[in-house]
Amino acid sequence: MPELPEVETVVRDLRPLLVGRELRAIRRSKQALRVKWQKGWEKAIAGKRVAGIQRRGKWIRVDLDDGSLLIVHLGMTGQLTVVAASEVVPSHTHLVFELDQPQELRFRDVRRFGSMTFYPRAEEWEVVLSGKLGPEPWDMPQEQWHQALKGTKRNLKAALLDQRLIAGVGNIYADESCFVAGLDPRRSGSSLRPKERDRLLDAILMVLTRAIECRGSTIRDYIGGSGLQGGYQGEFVAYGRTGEPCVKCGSPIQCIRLAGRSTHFCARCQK
DNA sequence: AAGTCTCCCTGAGTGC
DNA sequence: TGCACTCAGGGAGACT
Repeated sequence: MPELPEVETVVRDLRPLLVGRELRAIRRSKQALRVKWQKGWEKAIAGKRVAGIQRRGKWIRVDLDDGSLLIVHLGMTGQLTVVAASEVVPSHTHLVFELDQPQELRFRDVRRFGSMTFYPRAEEWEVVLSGKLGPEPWDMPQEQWHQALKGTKRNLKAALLDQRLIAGVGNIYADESCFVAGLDPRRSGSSLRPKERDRLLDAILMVLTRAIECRGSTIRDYIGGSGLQGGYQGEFVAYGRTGEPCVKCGSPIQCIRLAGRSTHFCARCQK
């Protein structure tokens, strides 16, 4: 399940493989992704070179050399890779861009929660994005963070999953961050004291930084841009550890549902 | 208007 | 062995 660290890893992997390369013919599966592929996009993309690739939240932005954009979201099971054209095309591969060497940029997505969209002008995308994405965790102004939590009655889990509040945190890293901060994910945002709000942001930054160092977490389907798996799943202290002893106090990790998501925490350590 | 719920999708896992 | 069922979850949009 790609969240910020996984998407960052994909982008870092792809950058040396993709920047400067020409996108040639495009092949598509018949199955629709979450955003329908428009006729005309193929013609607009073919022959363009990749000028850059970057991550924003869980979104991947591929800049083409004429100022247009390819915007990718990996959803739950999306994989974006550059591989030799001779490699077997796995099932559920929905988009294939032939590159100017015998390689291909491939988008595979088993559950099809992901999307790939084309924007002729970058400004259009920036307008769309500005309405649904808060600051990157490392760029979060302290005052904005405090105000955002103070101003919501939602529980911490729901607040952390809200991309407008902070960009890039998903179910795994929300649980891990609450554990590291020692905060109960059921607490309402407005109930946090200033020091607790600071502790939570510190925990988020620490967890995400470490997860990126590990190339993200591979649960089932996630792979990086060059096909390698992540390693942070070996360092989970909360997520997926239902019934296992808390690494701090030994009492069993609980699993409840919050904000419609499975939520893992230690009822003794997280207050 | 903020907050909550439902839906989309497939494969793995479980129980009978 | 086979079938029915549940679960995983990001984001859009509907609903309260």
